[in-house]
Amino acid sequence: MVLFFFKTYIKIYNLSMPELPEVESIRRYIEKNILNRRILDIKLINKKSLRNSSEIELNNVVGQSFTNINRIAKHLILHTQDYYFIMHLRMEGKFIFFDTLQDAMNKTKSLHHILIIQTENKVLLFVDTRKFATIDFFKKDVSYSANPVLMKIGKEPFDLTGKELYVWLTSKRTNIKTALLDQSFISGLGNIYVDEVLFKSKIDPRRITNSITIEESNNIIKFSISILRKSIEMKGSSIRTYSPNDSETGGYQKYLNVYGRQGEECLICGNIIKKIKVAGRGTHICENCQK
DNA sequence: AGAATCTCTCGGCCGC
DNA sequence: TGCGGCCGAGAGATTC
Repeated sequence: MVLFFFKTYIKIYNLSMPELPEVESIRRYIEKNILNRRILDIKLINKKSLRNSSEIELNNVVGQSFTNINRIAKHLILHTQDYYFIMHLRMEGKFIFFDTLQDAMNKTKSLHHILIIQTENKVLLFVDTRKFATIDFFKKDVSYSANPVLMKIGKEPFDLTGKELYVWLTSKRTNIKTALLDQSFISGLGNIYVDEVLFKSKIDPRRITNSITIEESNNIIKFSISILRKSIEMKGSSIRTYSPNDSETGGYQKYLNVYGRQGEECLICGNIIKKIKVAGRGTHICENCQK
């Protein structure tokens, strides 16, 4: 019974790739648990995940407290008085909170630990089964605009106009799917939401960017915003913050039109949804609706 | 020079 | 049951 439950959980969990709505949900979850709490200890477990800093520098945050928890696109930013962490969950990174360190260690033996932060009320575990997650650590005298990680991130769909997108797209000759996954211009969309946005916009993901019209660019922005907003409201797709004490489940997967629905009927026209490859990425499409 | 494409990371999962 | 191939975000390397 326990094994069955575990296997079921893993299956759902693997669908989850934190994109903007999932990261926003996690941001709120972290805020709820550690905002204004003092850091008592910090321990880096996976040394390779730390970039732009040394392990020794990390210890400087001990005694400081979390003053702000921000999000930029898919990046989480944890501020203290004098430092900030930029964390990226990649595909399977997650945060789990426990009341005690002993409890945390006992209940997460099978997980790969990235970082452990003890605060005065909670123990924060940053874990990632695939060890892809990254941590960048900076002193506050490195501003956002000069930050080597953040300066590479483009605008979120909320801050872009269809015209701006159109100008960029017409200057390129790649396919629209690859373009929308390029975080350096439009950030926050990942594989799930790009497929959903292109379905709503009735655009074939294989289309070359300079064939996209201004009307289609407007639709891409419009639907990116509405889909991301709705997903944030539903706390993202599938499970993205697992905790034995406080598990939270996203509800947006109920609204997915094409992602993960290969072999099923299109909800608009009844055509069978296909899963194809576009630039090496699994891509879901209704070839009748998307031209 | 600038843009596009390839390669690599990792461990669970899937199909043979 | 064992094993090779696949998956995927994003950085860095390489090619065009």
